[in-house]
Amino acid sequence: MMVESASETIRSAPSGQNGVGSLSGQADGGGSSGGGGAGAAGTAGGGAGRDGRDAAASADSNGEMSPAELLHFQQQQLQVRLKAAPSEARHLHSALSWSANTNSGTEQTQALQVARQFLLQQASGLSSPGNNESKQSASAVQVPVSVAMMSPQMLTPQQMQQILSPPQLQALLQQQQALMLQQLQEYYKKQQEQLHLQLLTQQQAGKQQPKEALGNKQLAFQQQLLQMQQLQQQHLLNLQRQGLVSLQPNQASGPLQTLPQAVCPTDLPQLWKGEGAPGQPAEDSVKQEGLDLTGAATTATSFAAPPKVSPPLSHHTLPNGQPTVLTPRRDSSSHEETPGSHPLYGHGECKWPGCETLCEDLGQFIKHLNTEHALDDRSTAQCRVQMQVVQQLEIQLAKESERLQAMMAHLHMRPSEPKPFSQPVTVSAADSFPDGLVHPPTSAAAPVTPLRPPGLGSASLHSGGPARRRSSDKFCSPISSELAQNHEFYKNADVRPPFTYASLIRQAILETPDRQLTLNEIYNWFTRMFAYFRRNTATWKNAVRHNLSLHKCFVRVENVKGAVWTVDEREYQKRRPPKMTGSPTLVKNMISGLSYGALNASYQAALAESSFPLLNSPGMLNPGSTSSLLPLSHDDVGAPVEPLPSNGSSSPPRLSPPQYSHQVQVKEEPAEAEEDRRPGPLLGPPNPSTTGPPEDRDLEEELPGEELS
DNA sequence: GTCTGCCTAAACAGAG
DNA sequence: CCTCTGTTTAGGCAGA
Repeated sequence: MMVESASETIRSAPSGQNGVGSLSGQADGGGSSGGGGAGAAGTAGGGAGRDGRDAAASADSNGEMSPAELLHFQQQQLQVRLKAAPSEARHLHSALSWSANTNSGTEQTQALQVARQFLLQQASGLSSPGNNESKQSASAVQVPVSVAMMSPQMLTPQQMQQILSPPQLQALLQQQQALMLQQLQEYYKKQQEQLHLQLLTQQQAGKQQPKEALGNKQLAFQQQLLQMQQLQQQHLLNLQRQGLVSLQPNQASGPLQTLPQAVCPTDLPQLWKGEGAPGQPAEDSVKQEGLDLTGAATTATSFAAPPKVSPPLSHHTLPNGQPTVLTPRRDSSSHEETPGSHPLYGHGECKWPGCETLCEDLGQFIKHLNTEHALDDRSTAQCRVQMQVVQQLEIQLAKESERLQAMMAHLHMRPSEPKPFSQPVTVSAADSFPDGLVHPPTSAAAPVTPLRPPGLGSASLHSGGPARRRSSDKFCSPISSELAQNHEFYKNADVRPPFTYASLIRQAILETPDRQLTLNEIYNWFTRMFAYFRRNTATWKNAVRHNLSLHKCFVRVENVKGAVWTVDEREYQKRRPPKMTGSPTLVKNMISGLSYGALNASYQAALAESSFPLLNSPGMLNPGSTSSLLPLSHDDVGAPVEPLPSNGSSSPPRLSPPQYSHQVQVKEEPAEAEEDRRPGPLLGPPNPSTTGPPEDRDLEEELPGEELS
């Protein structure tokens, strides 16, 4: 699946601007073509949905990876390597099996250590291929020792936990993950270099060989390259998953408590599929894995060399003993990859970057692959480029996964912590953040994700009109953060912002010091902030007016110089659906929505801002960018919205309009100075129950009272 | 199937 | 008369 989603993403990557362009096209259809209207928008949404579904599905499965599954993947990866180094197989496998069976975070940590060590050794062996044998034999000594040292007999998880405090454990895990990541990258680098070397060597040698034989080898090498990419992806994914795993132990009071929560019963059989029963001897599992892989090898190589697969190219004899290329295949096979499929072939066309040649069937495609994408400078260069693309994506994926994990950790905690933000940070709350983030009240928590170029890949956020509504308004999202994050993007890209007109209008009004705007100023704000609204003016302006009139939350105030529009926050919050609890289904949807569209930053931000109280933790968003990109959002975001939330449901604090007009006052005096302090004072009176510090402003805005109830 | 929210389109009226 | 602003109605779509 990784392969597919990656290739999908990549396929659209070369036409990077295309992404935006095509989207704008869709958006246009929705907006400009008068008759199109909603119908066109719907179509566009459908189109996006079709493309996004796969990504959503795959990412969804990632997102919901249970601890056991994570471990399963971890095992999978390692076991593949074990095949190449049988001497170490038992030790590692037993360590992993034990770890998987016990499902203790500490034990997973230990397994991780084993894995890391093993990979380290592999990497060192790779660096000097000629020395492989000796290195491995050396490592064969080391590994068992380390395994023994980490074996449960020596140190039980409980003991480990007693020795190390949760924060320490977290730190340890993070450290290990970072290390492992680093080592893996090193490892892959070397691997790539070596492969490239092979390619060149083979290329030269091939000049004296019959052409078809060369073709086969070329293909095999290309395949190898591709598969290496896949492997790389999967490893990184595994790392991320381990990150999720690592958070589990801290999440519940007891180590064993986590699994039943996270693993749904139907997952369990799957977890061990191809892995042997949990109780099965390690050898059996390995064997089974081997068989499985062998089977996969056939499919993997069959398309690479249709006429005949030359035995020497078997993965066992690959220079580095890297049968790992098969892992992704095996993995993907579980995701409905048909036997006759090819990672570079889909929807009847060649998926080679920038190719898209139509091929009727696989055979034709193979031919095409042989002729058009043979081993030459161009292809290898493309491969390298592709590798870089993949690496970038992986980095991005890693970041997003991290964020997702934090989000999930948050959400999992929710049932037991109804009012996480109105309470002091409890130990359990702190525990729920494996990444060491202290999300609650302060925005000081470092954001997991750095500010990403807003335009990058944001095209995929375009889920069409309907989705846009959902992600913004209904979820009581303040669009401020989203806008702050992707301000530049929306400003330049002709992409429709995923917000309702109402929320946009409100945002426009709230961004001004006076909290009031004339219609024309609203127009200007739209055009200034969104490239999308620089066209189809008739349509959206009409919509703006329509919304202003329609929604009671927009109050028209006669002013000396005309009429201005203000926002009645109470009304605005009122129209929000009161029920938006963190129900599992909802969380699920949110998560899939998150993954939908290649983890777009904007969309994520929108989701992060959604009404999930816990998702709104400063750590999830990007406070830095918020203030930097959109200075106004600092207080305007916080100020007006706060008042309602906490009390809203139980006993709506009936603020009389005059009281409220304090902030929506018609331009009498700017009161700029007061503006800055607004969040505080406003917070107090109407909403005494909100005990959050001023930093909560972002949070508050997203926490309408109904949801806290 | 119904309800609700949202979007778009359009007609209309009043003011400048 | 035209444009802008504001109101209202209607139809369609999608999610709950």
